[in-house]
Amino acid sequence: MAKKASKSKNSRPSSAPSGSSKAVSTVSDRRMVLRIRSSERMSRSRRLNVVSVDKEKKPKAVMKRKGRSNKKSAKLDAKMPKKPPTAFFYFLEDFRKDFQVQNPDVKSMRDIGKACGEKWKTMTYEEKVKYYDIATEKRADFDRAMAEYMKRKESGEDEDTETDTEFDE
DNA sequence: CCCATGATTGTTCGG
DNA sequence: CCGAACAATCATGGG
Repeated sequence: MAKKASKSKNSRPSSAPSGSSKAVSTVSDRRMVLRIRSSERMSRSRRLNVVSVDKEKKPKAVMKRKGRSNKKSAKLDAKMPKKPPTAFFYFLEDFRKDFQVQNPDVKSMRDIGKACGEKWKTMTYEEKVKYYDIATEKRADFDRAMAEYMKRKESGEDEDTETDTEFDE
């Protein structure tokens, strides 16, 4: 007992590589704290659902995410790094394997997701931290990739000019 | 045959 | 501060 409470100090899987006392970025630092905090509130708010709209006004059944097949911007941002998976998704990867082994009858991910979510809640912070850490690193990489992408875009981005090269492949 | 949807939580940015 | 939206995955269904 009495372990998670004091763990607060440790709660920084995502940031602070250790050392580096220099101020990297005031903005980033601020976001970092907010980041973790927001997650807590998020879970609460999401579950509570909005107070308004008691009637059936569910914004579902309408092209929810458009990212997948929306080529409109997809092509232009084809190289644009997408959002890196969250810690939960990484956990899913591991969990999926185990889940499929134990439940080979399961077919869809929907079932896994539910099982995963349930287990995820039962997991302790320390265990989750491991995934948080991964996700965080990915985000760092994502951030870097994004910067590069921007640079590349500014640099060249002239694909339509050339044509014979990418023709046959 | 192909596209969209469904479910899970986390992260992220904008107003 | 709150909210809305998007991240992977894959089976299944609708047109």
